[in-house]
Amino acid sequence: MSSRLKDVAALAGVSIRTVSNVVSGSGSVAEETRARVQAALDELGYRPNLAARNLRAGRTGLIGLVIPELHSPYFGELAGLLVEAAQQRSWTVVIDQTFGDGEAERRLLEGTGGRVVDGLIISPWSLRPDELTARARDIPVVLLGEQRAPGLADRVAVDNVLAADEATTHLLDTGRRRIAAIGLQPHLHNDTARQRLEGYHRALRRAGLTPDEALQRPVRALHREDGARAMTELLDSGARPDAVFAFTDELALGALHVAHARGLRVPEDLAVVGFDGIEDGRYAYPPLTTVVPDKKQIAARALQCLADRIYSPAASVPPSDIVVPHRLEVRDSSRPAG
Amino acid sequence: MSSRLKDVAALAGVSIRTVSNVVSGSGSVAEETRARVQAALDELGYRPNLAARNLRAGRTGLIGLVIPELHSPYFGELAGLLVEAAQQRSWTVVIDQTFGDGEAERRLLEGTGGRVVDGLIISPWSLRPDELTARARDIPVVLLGEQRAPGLADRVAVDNVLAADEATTHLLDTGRRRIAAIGLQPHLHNDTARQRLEGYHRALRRAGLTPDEALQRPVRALHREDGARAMTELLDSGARPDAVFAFTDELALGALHVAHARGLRVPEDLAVVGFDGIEDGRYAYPPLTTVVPDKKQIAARALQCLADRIYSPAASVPPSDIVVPHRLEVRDSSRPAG
DNA sequence: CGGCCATGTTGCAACGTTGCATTCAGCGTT
DNA sequence: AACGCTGAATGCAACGTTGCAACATGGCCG
Repeated sequence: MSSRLKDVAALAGVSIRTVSNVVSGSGSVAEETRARVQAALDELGYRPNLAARNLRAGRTGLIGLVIPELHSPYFGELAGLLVEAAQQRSWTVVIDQTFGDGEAERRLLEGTGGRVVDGLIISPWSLRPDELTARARDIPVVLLGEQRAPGLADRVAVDNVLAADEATTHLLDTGRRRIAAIGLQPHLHNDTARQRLEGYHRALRRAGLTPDEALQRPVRALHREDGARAMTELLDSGARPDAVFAFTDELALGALHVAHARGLRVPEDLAVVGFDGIEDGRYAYPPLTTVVPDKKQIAARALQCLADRIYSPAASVPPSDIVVPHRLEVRDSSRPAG
Repeated sequence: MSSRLKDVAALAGVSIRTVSNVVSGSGSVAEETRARVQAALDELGYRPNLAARNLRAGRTGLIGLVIPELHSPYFGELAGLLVEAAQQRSWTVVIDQTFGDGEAERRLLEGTGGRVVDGLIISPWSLRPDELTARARDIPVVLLGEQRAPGLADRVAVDNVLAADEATTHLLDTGRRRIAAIGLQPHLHNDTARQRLEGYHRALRRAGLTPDEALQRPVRALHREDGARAMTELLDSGARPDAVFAFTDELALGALHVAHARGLRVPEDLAVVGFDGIEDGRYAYPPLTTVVPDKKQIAARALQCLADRIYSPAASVPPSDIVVPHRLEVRDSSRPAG
């Protein structure tokens, strides 16, 4: 139930220290003693008290994951992979949600409840780089996404400009010319949308087209409803798009929803491309073309960064800037018109 | 950075104990002293060391959430709500995934890394009641879903039989007669599917119909692909359903996908109803009729149960069996045919 | 035969916090 | 004047673990 080293030691007839040695495998213990202690351990079902171990070691075995929200598919999938990967390193993940609130991000970064976690993986939504500095000096921090904290934290992300360029180019290749962009977030200190917009512009210009302001719609958040609202505005504005590049799959699904409601055929009247590679898209009607970041690799690399810094804090390796691969998965929502 | 009570005490010129009193608000401290200590606290940016506090208090402030998988929308949404509700109680949630693996559930229930959490919320997928007993005697456990551990753990769930009955009755009311059921899991020790099947049978019988074995399809897991597979088999079998009641929304979305691929019109040729009320369903094409459990209330009640047991372990109140409300949200996927 | 080393085992101390009991001064009551 | 009482501040001990150094024991070498 709540056996301590002390209890095991008493049962095995040895000192506390020897039991500790058996448990941790350190020091040298005679084979016979080890067997006796092990028997006692098993009999009492000993489990180490983490609080005590952590107090001693100065580590908690916990890593924090700070994301906008768990219920959005992209972050749900990513969190699942991170938890899974962390288990393999016998770390436990504690999750906090910011709901895109900069204030919450700041609070969590500074550490709400005290020095709890050994490291932090944060996907900042509206936090400026300089605001990240304070905590990054304290414990290892890995940033997911576009924000950089030069010289202070590792960062893992896809090449958004390139990916957006590819997505837009794909639409151009299928003969579309009036390609809308949904997902600008001019009110946030967040480079993600800006970079995807840049890739979109780059592709258009390379094709000899001039980006049309009327085809670029901002959104407040990145949920399906925001995509639906943007799509509605877009259609009502008379901008007459023949394709939509949404900066996230959720936005794309919202747009798809409105397209159906308005009687537009997809992809014949309107092609749609999203970004994130969430599972929903595969089963949408029609299945959604999307840019798929290698989420498994994002999780793995982020944890690798943390491990490197946590286990060798002395070595001040300069923060790495890791670009993980992505691929454009073409599905029915953007097949060539006709 | 890493200031301790000791450091604050030195700066304020008082004893460690007094600083502790100021921090915790216990004991009596002169106003002047309190102000001086507070100033020192602020100046050093003191944060309590949780490991030490927990070691002393015998509590960790952590609660465990054990679910099949985070990336499925239902559990993602539920986990999000639980994390949010836990924050309000200044608890931190650690999440473990079992991937529906009974072995993993068992391991996590017994506590992999030791006595880490103060309480456990577990959504067992293939664990028998008697296997739940061991840990439930040790720390408070709340079960989500159909498994019961009579006399050992609180339980929070919707009335699955009633809900399934309502969903099926709704399909009957719209004139369907050959209503398929997708989602049986005969290989698992899990009552959820069984109860939903029971409600489905009950509704059919009340309408004077005899359940047709050929219309009931088992699935291996509860993902979209399993729903798609079941739907494919169903259509290939020549069973000719005019409606589908899927035991989860994901299954329903998979079925919807196949229906589209086969050129069936929904809801004209085939009505579809799901279960879980996930956000995807609202934006599916056509929007998915679904049974919506009050997830917010599930989260709130589960935490309330834990709080009651953690903070007054002496009072051995008999475990409660909480039924949270649900509602059938009718959308286009099951509007009356014609 | 004495000193040295390897092996096995042990005790002490410390990690930072809080419960309990103690101390001390000042004040009112008998 | 002696007493008890309250408010304020403190010291000691303990939570369970592990690093460090010390300690026995016995075998080996010089």
